[in-house]
Amino acid sequence: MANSASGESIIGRFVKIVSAFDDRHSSMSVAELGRRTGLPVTTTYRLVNDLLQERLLEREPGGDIHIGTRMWELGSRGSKTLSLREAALPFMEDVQAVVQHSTTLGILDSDEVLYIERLGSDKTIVDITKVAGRLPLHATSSGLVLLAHSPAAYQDSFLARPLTKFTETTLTDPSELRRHLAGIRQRGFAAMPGVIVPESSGIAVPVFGPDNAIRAALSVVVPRNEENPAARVPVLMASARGISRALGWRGELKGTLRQSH
Amino acid sequence: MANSASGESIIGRFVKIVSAFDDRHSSMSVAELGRRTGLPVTTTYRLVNDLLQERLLEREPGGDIHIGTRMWELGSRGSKTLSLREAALPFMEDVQAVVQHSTTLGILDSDEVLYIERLGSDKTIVDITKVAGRLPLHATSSGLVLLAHSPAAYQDSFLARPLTKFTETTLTDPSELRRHLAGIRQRGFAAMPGVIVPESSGIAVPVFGPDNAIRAALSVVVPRNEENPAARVPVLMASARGISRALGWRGELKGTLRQSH
DNA sequence: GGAGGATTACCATTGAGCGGGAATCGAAGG
DNA sequence: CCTTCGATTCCCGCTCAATGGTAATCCTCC
Repeated sequence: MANSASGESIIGRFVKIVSAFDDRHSSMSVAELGRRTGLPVTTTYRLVNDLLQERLLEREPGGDIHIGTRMWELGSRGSKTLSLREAALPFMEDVQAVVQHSTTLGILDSDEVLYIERLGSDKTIVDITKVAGRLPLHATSSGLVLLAHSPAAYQDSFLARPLTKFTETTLTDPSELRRHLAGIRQRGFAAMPGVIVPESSGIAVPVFGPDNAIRAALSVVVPRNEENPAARVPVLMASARGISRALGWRGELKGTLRQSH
Repeated sequence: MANSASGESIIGRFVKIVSAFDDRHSSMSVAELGRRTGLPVTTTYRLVNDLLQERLLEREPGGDIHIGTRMWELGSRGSKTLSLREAALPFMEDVQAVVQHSTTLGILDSDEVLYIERLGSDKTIVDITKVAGRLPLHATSSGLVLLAHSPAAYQDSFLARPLTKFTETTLTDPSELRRHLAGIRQRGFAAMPGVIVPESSGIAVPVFGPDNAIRAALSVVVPRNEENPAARVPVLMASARGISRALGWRGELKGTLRQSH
């Protein structure tokens, strides 16, 4: 749908370009950018110049390109993500203060967990979650909580796909997962020992919005060898309810159970 | 530089559209978006549909449009803003815990202060700073600190412009401001009583990068009637040095003084 | 000084973007 | 039920901005 031979719009190419940057590749030359995106050389240079003009990209002294401050600003200003984050942050700080390990807030986006916020730069424990990072739903405690409280139709479509097995403990069988999700709804939290990284476990609880639909998952990552991980649950639950209430939630837990498939 | 009658590229129009959203107008109908941006009706609809396809915008049940999660993700992933924020957050939490009023981190961007992070949802005090929000350099303590440690050439060009007077205490005279900036460099902090909002004062200190250039301003907003605002300075300074060190700064204060005009 | 890469300059081709206009949908009100 | 009035979608011919090859230029680094 564009003048391009490959048939993609400028917006599509724009997304391709910006997507080429992540925390492992936060800046690169225009030529490399062209290679990573697969766009024709000349086109890449032209497009990058347009983006530099609007400050969506920025050029650093060396000549390399990185995501511009403007891009961050536009993505944050008036975004729902930011307001959710702001409602949650004070509660997350409390959790962080008590649990002493990294605390994260994740939402369901495009069949993955997207981490909105993360507190605790504690390096002593393996934690691969990053702000604006993504992880698969079925292999994280946050993801399982989000999935467990999603509409049944969505769960069905998700479970119908082939699921990657990351470690020995990753559940991939649909019916087994369904049972597990039911348990998560009943207990009110998900605890996953080493689903992606064997050394650490995640514990997650749901955050609800005014419509009683799940909005996010609050979780902590603790060392796997910890004596009693479930002891973390009450703190998490209390904080999650606080966040929910800050979002306008007035419902009760039974309201959430109604949503089980 | 596009097929458009007005001569703007798609990227330019994209920015126009996204800029139409802010915290006061976080969602609107496509028609209203067209009005706000001044774009032709048909064009707005076509462009919005492209953006919806890429999930840079999202449509809510009512039909209104808002900034998409994808946009936030792309703006955050691999952005310098995010890494600065992450380095600063733990220190900001400490400040917040001690000072008990809102703590902000701002950078210099396009001749304004752009607030990167803000802690403390304390409603008892008037504070107009918002995350991803902007305020003029000469009317905020953060802005004055950023300006004071900027290259002399930049200060000159900035002070050459006409400056808006927000309250009685806002400095707008160039030579007066220059004197004030020198004082800020000497004392190491800026204290501004009610420069934009009369009821509150801001206190800000500089954060430096490895090259000894200023990178950000750390500040707190306190009630104006507070007995001794300067008492807040030591905490701020210590934290700012902590952030600077986390960014790779190894320099000494004299290094910063050398930069005075 | 020259090999290899990154970047810029040039330019003929063409279809994606453009935007006016009309039709359709939908809610509010009489 | 009918009528506004606004939002949204459909239609369609025009045209120039975007495209992407090739070639020249600018860098480093060895």
